[in-house]
Amino acid sequence: MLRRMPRHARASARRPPAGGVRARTRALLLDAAVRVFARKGAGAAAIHEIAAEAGVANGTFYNYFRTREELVEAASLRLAERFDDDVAVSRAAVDDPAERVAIGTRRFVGRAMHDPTWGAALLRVWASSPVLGVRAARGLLADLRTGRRRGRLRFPSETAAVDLVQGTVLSAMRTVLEGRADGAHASAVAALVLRGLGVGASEADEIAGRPLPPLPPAVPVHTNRRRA
Amino acid sequence: MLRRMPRHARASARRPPAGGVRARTRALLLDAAVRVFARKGAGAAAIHEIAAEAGVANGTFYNYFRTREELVEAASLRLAERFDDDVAVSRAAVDDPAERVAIGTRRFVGRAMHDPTWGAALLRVWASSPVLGVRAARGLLADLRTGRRRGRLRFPSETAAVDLVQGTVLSAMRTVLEGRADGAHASAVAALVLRGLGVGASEADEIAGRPLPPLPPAVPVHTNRRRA
Amino acid sequence: MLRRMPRHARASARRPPAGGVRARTRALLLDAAVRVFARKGAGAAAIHEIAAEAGVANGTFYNYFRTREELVEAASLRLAERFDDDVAVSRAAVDDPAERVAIGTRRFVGRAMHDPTWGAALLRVWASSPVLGVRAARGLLADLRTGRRRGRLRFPSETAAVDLVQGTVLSAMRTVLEGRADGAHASAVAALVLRGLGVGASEADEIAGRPLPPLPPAVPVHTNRRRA
Amino acid sequence: MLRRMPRHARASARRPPAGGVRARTRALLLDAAVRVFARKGAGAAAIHEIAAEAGVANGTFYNYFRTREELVEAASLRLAERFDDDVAVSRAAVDDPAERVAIGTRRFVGRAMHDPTWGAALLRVWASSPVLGVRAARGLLADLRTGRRRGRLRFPSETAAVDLVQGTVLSAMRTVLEGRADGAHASAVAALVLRGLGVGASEADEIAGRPLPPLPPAVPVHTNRRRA
DNA sequence: GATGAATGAGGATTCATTCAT
DNA sequence: AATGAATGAATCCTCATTCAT
Repeated sequence: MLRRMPRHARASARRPPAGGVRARTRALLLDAAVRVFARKGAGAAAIHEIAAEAGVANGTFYNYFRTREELVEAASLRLAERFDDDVAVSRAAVDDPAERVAIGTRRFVGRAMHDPTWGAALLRVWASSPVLGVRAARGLLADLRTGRRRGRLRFPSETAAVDLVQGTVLSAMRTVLEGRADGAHASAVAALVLRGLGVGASEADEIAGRPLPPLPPAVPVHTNRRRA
Repeated sequence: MLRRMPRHARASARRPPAGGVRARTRALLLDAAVRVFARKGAGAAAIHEIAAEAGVANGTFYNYFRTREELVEAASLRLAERFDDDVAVSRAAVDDPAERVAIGTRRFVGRAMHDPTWGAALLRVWASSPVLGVRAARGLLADLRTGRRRGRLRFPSETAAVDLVQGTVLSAMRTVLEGRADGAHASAVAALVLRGLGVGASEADEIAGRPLPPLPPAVPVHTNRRRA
Repeated sequence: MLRRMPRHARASARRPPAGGVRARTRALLLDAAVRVFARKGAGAAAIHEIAAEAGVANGTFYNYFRTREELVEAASLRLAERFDDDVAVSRAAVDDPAERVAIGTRRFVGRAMHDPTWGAALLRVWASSPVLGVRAARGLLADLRTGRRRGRLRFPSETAAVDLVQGTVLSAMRTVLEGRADGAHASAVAALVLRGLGVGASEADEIAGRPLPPLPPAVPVHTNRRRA
Repeated sequence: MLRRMPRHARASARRPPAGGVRARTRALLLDAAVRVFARKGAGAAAIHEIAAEAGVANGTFYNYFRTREELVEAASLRLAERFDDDVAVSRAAVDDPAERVAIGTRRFVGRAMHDPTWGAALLRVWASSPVLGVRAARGLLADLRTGRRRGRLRFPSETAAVDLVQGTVLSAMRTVLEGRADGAHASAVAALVLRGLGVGASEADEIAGRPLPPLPPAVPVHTNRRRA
């Protein structure tokens, strides 16, 4: 543990990797920001609340970010990285574009189930930061194009297809976070999305029902609060 | 004329229908709120800005709403009413649930095109107020149930179907507002949505391409600013 | 008294001249600013201290000035107006440019003696705001030119002459405020200045010793503190 | 070379005179302070900015000065020393008190011309620190007394005479720094000052016009910024 | 000695809300 | 009803200072 500790505890603390202090505190702040965003949204999050959540003093925040925008930007990227890893790994072994889209869809919705903090933060940041949408669309767009070229997927315009997939995913995540979804929700929306993209109904159901490739060990947003 | 008038002119102004003044000022404030929400989001809108936008004094606001929450609530409803009217009228003459869903989808996206202020406000309020989603789902849900009962639509769960439709519509609206949509976008996403709901591909395209029933005379959110 | 008063006192307060509330509070703030500037200088004055000194709440300040600069600007003007009146009245009946310069010099230094708050504020604002110097030089410059044209005063350049007069006056004011001046200081420096401007030694002494024309009733910067 | 060097190069750098490192860094900080004061004034200068300007880390500052006041004090002295040297050397060979005063006057104003950073810093520190005035008056006072004793200068009070000289000099420096002075300004104000002190007009002009005794090699406040 | 991360008190600024007119 | 001045809590942000390395 690297942050300043109560005086009596300091002696026994492990020394931080020399240059790593800065990076560590930054990560601490970003994770805290994600958690606060999840609760209040990016716009309503008070800096002092984020600092408290990270367990650092108010002013420390400003050693790392100049403005709130800078933070939101960075937090967006962090959010994006988090799921990029997941989804990428999960999709890597699959070649069929349709299945890849289904996997991405299910991973998003599934992660919102297992890590609601991440899900809520994603939804709230999505609403305010355009960075995320663009970034997230990257992998999806590649799959859509491949699928269309191979005749596997059919849709009138890429933009419309992206709206279908992203919109449905986000909406499904919200449903999950509000507790209105059953365990099959991720697969259910994935099937609908596939059908929308031109996959036959029964095949869509089948693809959306396949077991998901395994994930790397989960790294949830962890808590570092001073006061639980 | 809704605009505030110079003091000396008021006395002689055609007296408004007795109780009407109140309703009028209230409407003025709500419309102003919608416009400000569109620009800044519900969370970042300052009361004094809304009052200024409505052309009334700061304190007047509190003759109509007790707190800021009360306003957001009321503005959400107003937003909902606005489109409800549109969509309801537009759908009234159509019986086929599939077509009704397509009409709703296209009306939403189309309205975002013609009235970006309304669109932006809707998106921003949607993100923060749960009222809107529920309210908006009402008509949709009815169509989905009817369609399923008649075998016209097929989907694994109502919740998933609502996510598909609402999510896609919202995402498409955003695409429109960001200027990334062409003129055919509304029809394009409507077709994808219909396919997702189990309508055959060619029929989906055909339905999504039909001419829309006419609208009642448009009532855009009008401007009442003191200084244009 | 117009500012908000303790509840029990309100009833008996005289009603403020309808439109005058704003102007009154503004004046209250400006006078308070002058007093605080006198104590700490314009740069070191905290807004909340000025507000407290004026007997209004912190936020009230911002109903009247947007930034600290705006305040300093306004306070400079107020300072300038205050002495302009004095000096102008005092000089009005005198025609001889040399005597007019002497009167101005003595009035400045004398006022610093009688109203140290004004003097300290002037010195501190002078250092930070260029507005004041220019404004104050106006009357002086006119006298210098007239004097030179008539052969009454002699100096190599107007700029140098202004430096001589203004510089000496300011320095003398500082001396006064630091308590290092005797009662004759104003006349003493006036005599030196006149000699510098080419007036013969004995005549300079005589002019600097003449009785000063009477002043309008003094209006010192008055105190409005809530808590003495 | 006073500039900080890359870490790997330090060890091999010609070892500075043992105790000299400390003095060197101190000087670095003081000069940096003077430069920053010149830009912002003593009150508005941030320690971290001074440290950056000096090319050292934030915390290093506190190895040399305990508080910010200590720094201002020290910087005032440094400013005083700087000109003391100049003026003293420059006056050393001259015996006539009138000419000595003229030389001092011209040196000050002239230096503000050649080294505006020094001039601006002097003016700003002068306004806030009383130390400087007293210190600077020392040499001047001696000349005034000698001059008066010898019948060379005439004035009603020493205090008034000091106000005349110092005030005019400061004002002239400001004029110079604001770009409103021509090349003859220093001599012009010196002549006015001499006349004010009782020197005859033509002689005053002559003395103020004499060539100045040569200066020791100039030591301007040098720049040590990391980034030019 | 030098470093720079952390601290937290203090000052600036905004804004929802109240209230006398 | 409308007005708009006043309020003060809440937030943002800066910066002098400390301290472990």
